[in-house]
Amino acid sequence: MSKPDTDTAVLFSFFNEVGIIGQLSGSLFERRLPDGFLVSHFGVVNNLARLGDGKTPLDLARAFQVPKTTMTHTLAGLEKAGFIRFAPNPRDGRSKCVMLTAAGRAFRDEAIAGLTPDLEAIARAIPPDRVAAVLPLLAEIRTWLDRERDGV
Amino acid sequence: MSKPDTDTAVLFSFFNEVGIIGQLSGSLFERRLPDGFLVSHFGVVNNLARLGDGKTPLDLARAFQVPKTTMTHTLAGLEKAGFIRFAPNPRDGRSKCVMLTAAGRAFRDEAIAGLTPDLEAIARAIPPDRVAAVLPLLAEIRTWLDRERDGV
DNA sequence: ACTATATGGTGCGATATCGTATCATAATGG
DNA sequence: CCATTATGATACGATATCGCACCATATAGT
Repeated sequence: MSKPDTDTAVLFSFFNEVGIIGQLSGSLFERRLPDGFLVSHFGVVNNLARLGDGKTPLDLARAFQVPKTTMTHTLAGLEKAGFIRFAPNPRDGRSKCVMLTAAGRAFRDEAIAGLTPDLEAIARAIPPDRVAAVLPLLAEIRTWLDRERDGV
Repeated sequence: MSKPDTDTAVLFSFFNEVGIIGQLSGSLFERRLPDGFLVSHFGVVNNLARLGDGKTPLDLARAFQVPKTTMTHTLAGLEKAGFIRFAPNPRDGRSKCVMLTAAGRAFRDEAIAGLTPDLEAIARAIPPDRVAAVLPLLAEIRTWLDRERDGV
């Protein structure tokens, strides 16, 4: 089927909306974080907490699709704050393993807790059922982008 | 109703997905733009093209939820590239009106054209009908965030 | 009108992000 | 083994973004 024009217009609108929502929610979230910390910091800590630590800086750079120099910088800030520490990588002498500390977990938990009132306010305005219904599609699109990011 | 915990978890996942998709699609899009231009540049030109020019820098800063100094900087780049020009604001001597030039429209059109192959590839992988179905919800959430951004 | 306050825009310094070049260690090929 | 190439991480310089201070003009209060 298919009206290619309509299809691309739909997708363009979709990424437009997603970009705006990401921007607005990100700046809102950032205001809730302790002074001096950014979404990039939280993102890394959150990733390590959800999916397990021990990853290398390059793993993380790939996961967030940022240059490795950016990840080096972000990790330096997290280490200085005591939220992560570096362990030698037994598999590769050039590399490191990024380990989450107890302070790092606390940082994540508090950040999420600080966000809860906002999320509850949204939950009152937008039926969470409807939001839950779109999660599979979002995950599908994220996975597709994630897989294609190198090839494209 | 309502399990508040589940609701906030759903919303947290939602913003997580949106943030990742925004990041991945943004960096993909940026690779398609002419050298030296960023999504922030395209965003402004796109806004002026879609919704009409003549807005003030502060209008745009509010629309994108960025500090006004950032918008000053972005607009300076667009002016140097010849994509916009400034006109005096007849309503307010302190202010300016941002006008889109023909080169600016061409920049937007080419940027969108350059993105089309990627969008078509996505359209083949993800049924656009399903994407279209979530646009109203996304617009609703964007509108909510947009309205609450000052108050919260 | 005149003062006081509010608002639009910019200059400046600080930090974040990014691209390139470089260094150290691995992997590969003779 | 040694040489070559590939890869993980960082140093460095450039630009983007941001917060704060400042100036010019507008608005409000008297």
